[in-house]
Amino acid sequence: MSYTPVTIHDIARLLNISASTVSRALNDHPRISKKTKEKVRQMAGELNYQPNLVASNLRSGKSKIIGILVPRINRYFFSNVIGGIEEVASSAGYKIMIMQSDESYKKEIESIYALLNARVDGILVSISIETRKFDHFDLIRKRGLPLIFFDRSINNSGFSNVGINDFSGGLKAVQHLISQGCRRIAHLAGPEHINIYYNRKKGFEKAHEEAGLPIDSGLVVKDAVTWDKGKEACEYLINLKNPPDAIFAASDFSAVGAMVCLKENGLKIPEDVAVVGYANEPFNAWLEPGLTSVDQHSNEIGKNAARLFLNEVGRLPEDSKSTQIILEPELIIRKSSVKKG
Amino acid sequence: MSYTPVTIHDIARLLNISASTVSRALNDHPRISKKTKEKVRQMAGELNYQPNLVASNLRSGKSKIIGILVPRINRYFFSNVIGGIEEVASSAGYKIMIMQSDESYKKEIESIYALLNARVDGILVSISIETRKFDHFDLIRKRGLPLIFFDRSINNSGFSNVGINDFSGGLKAVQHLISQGCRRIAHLAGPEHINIYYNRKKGFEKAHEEAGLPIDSGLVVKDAVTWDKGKEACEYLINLKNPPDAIFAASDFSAVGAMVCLKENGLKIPEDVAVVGYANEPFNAWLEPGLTSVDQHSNEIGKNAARLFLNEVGRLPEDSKSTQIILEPELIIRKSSVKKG
DNA sequence: TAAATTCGTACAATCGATTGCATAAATCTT
DNA sequence: AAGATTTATGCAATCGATTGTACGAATTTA
Repeated sequence: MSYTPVTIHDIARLLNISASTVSRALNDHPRISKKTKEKVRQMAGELNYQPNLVASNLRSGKSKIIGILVPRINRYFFSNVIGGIEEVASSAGYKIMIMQSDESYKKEIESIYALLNARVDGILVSISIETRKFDHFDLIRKRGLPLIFFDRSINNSGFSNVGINDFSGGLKAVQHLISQGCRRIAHLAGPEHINIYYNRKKGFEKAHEEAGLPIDSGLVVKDAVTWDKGKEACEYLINLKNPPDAIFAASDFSAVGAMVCLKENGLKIPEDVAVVGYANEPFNAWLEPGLTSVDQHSNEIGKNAARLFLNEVGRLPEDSKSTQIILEPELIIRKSSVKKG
Repeated sequence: MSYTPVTIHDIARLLNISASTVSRALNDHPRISKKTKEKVRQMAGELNYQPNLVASNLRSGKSKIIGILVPRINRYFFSNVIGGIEEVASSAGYKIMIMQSDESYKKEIESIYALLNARVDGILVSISIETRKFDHFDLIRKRGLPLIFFDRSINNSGFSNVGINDFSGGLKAVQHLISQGCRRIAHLAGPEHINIYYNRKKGFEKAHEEAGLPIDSGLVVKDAVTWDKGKEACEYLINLKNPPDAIFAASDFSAVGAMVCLKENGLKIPEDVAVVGYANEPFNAWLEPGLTSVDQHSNEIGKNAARLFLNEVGRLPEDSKSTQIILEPELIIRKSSVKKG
């Protein structure tokens, strides 16, 4: 006794009208009389009719599903972006389908195909670390679907994207440290070929320039974005002849590593060495002292990306110019960087 | 010049065979000759044929999509569960569609309908805090679809579910504290009406019973699962005439709040007061000292839920008995609870 | 009042793949 | 060699909703 869902044909039969009239009535087509619409709606309600979106999608070519591809869903940043996307999408009647690339170029391509085959109405993506070729994205545009990048994106690709101003993030962080009286500021940098780290460092440099402070290149440690590397880098820094009075880390993880190292060596935060991190991970607030950090408004990134999609969807490919949205990051100041008096 | 995807009819026309043969060839139907299969595959490859899953779904009734509903996607626990689901699902050729209930009963119902209308092949869900009625889940079974609960579930519902043994988690945590020589162990408990907190407390009690230790009910603080509440509770505890020598918190957040309070009051962790938390949030490892905590194997929960789905999918509703999987949590021991010597 | 227009509904094709049934060709039986 | 069986393929219906076109009825216009 298997259960069969109610279809428009069932409604049509019961009301002695045609299925097409039912379909139009439910879609509020102007050519259908109010009386009929009322009858149809009533009956649909009684039978608890649920439209088969698959059939609708097949005929109309619209799935009302947005595809999302991220390196990994269980990262704080990405899951928040997704939360933001979902919020905006669902209020516009869209559902989301999520895939992860696991930072693998191969899996990224497979996922794009999977989303395309599921006939999503558009794709929002943050590329994997490995990705250097972009043919798989052209395919999306060929299909006439909106393609929006967020966070990590392709330079000069002609695609829309939503990012964060990392230069500004670095600038604000270091301006703040300078305003606290710090003069020898170290930087735990990320790999330079990734543009977000490159830009954070540029902001670090700009702040020095503005303040007329020299940069001691010996205080810049490359490729230190993990806890271990942060701790290691800090050990090196505090043993310099002329150690730093502040550390600006391009990642909260390396910042925490550095903080542990400072404490172990009896140095006070922020009195001896002030610390600022990047990304504003939730645990920053639980640390002792609280870690000052640059918040990336991950939720807002998601919302903006979804809005961009909503703007582009349905337009002819020729009409939709690509839009770049660069959000301003926000410095969240906690005790780790505030020198009293 | 809009782009039209390749269909089986295109392949059929080019090879001068029928579309049904193409379909069967691609699905490796035994009645199709090897030669024909070879030709079809070759041509499909040349044309970069991508099956229209929507059409396939409409006809076959199978979407190869698993619906997931969680309270909020950006919680560490849930995003990890989802990661686990995705891993198992994608290796079995399934995609996932994710919805969030935002802890709202109303949104939960809407999401269930949305997933059903998208014709997912089954639904994995962790219910919202608000949910007290369950009619919306019956609908899923009526459709003959697998329904698997994880983490939060309905008691005696007859549905399959994957959970964690919270009793055992509490037990292990407190056994460990006792083995470290603690004798007056406080408990920062959660709201009792939520079964996970209830069970953690039961484990706490059992450990005392086993060790022949009395429980001082004055050391049990109710409803303390946030940072603020944890700190507050700790302040109360250390000012008791007979303060505790250990704290077992039902949440890492309250544990951290307590740790901050202890430090502010000059008490040493773990020498004066040992601390154990619950959930093993990633930041636990970055704290100083590292916070001992109960890991819930969130990824494993997801994998198991997905495997349960794969087991149940395709079976007749009568055949599929409900299965309960209760995973064992693991105590991750860090410095916050280890008394030397 | 006849012609023109508007309104409301039905018919039938369609989206692309799947699948039960029919059938022709090839192979096997005896 | 005739009949039985197996193999390989095609035909046409189907999944459920959408949509272009047709058409009768109602209304308006001249």
